[in-house]
Amino acid sequence: MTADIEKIIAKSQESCASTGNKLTNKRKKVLMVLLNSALPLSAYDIVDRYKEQFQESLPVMSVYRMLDFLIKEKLVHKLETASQYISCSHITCNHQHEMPQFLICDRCGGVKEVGIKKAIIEELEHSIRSTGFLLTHKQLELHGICKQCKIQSA
Amino acid sequence: MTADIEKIIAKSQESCASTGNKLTNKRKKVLMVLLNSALPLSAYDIVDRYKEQFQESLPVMSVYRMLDFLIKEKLVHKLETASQYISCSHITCNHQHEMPQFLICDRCGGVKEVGIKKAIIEELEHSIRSTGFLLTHKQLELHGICKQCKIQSA
DNA sequence: TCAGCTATGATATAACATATCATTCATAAA
DNA sequence: TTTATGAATGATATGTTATATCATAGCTGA
Ligand SMILES: [Zn+2]
Ligand SMILES: [Zn+2]
Ligand SMILES: [Zn+2]
Ligand SMILES: [Zn+2]
Repeated sequence: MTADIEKIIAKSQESCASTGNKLTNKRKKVLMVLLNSALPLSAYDIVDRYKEQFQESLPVMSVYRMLDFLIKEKLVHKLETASQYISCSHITCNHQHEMPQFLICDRCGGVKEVGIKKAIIEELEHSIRSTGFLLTHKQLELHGICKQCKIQSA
Repeated sequence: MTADIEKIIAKSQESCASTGNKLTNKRKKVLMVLLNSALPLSAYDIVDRYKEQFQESLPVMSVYRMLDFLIKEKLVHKLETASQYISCSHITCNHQHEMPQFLICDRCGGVKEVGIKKAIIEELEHSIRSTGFLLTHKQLELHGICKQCKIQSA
């Protein structure tokens, strides 16, 4: 495993410990499968890659449970509009995780976790709250065509 | 059917005609099922309600096709984060449909199609475009607790 | 050691969605 | 009117995503 991934895993261990939870070996390996993937994966994709990467099979039921755990620990995000999972881009950052924002390319399937200007997001949140609605699952998923795909098709 | 729904259906007929398409009887009845529902429905929910309301069964395959049609005609929206469908709140409006925005209550399942201040949305769109990403499927889905549910639980 | 809890496995099934080929139906040309 | 054509719908099968439930393994502390 690359130095980068090692570092992310180490940080994840710490982060779990700090919440009193355990990043077990299998949970760690599920996270590694996601870290090794350039694209988001479905739970069933993870089952397949886990088998390839670790020569060990894992029931899909367990994958869903481990994903739930990793999501609670904010190490993984679920892309609700794609039914796919992706590791958080900010595990090694120390700043607080605000509203995650994903740009999902419908051509190549790539996803970028971006940081839209905080002011805009705050305006948006404020505007919604002013209608009496309480935002809880703060996450934006926006679909389109990424820069690279746009260039290729031009 | 209520006067309101009659009016919406009439407008939908016109709107389809204007794009050279046909709002067939069955498509119309699927739209009516959605118009009659306070909550968004899954395709399978629609199958059930269609049977109840029209004493006539409709294969789920057909429902999906009719939903595709109604979505293309902008008479129905798909809530990607909920795998549910809802009739557009603006069928009888004449203004152009901008980026639809949905506030989805995770307590009662209710959905409100809102209009966030245009300036905010434009800032958001601009900010995304400036990263080189081309927005296509413009739609926001935000989850939380609606005003009523908030009051009830207080 | 043993009790109790957490994590994981095994199995079944539910819920959502699409692929494909057949049939029906509206429309308009002959 | 008949018939050809394409659009809409039906029928069937299957793929994909997710959850429910009960069983087992494994850790941890009395
Ligand atoms: Zn993140
Ligand atoms: Zn792309
Ligand atoms: Zn709408
Ligand atoms: Zn509510």
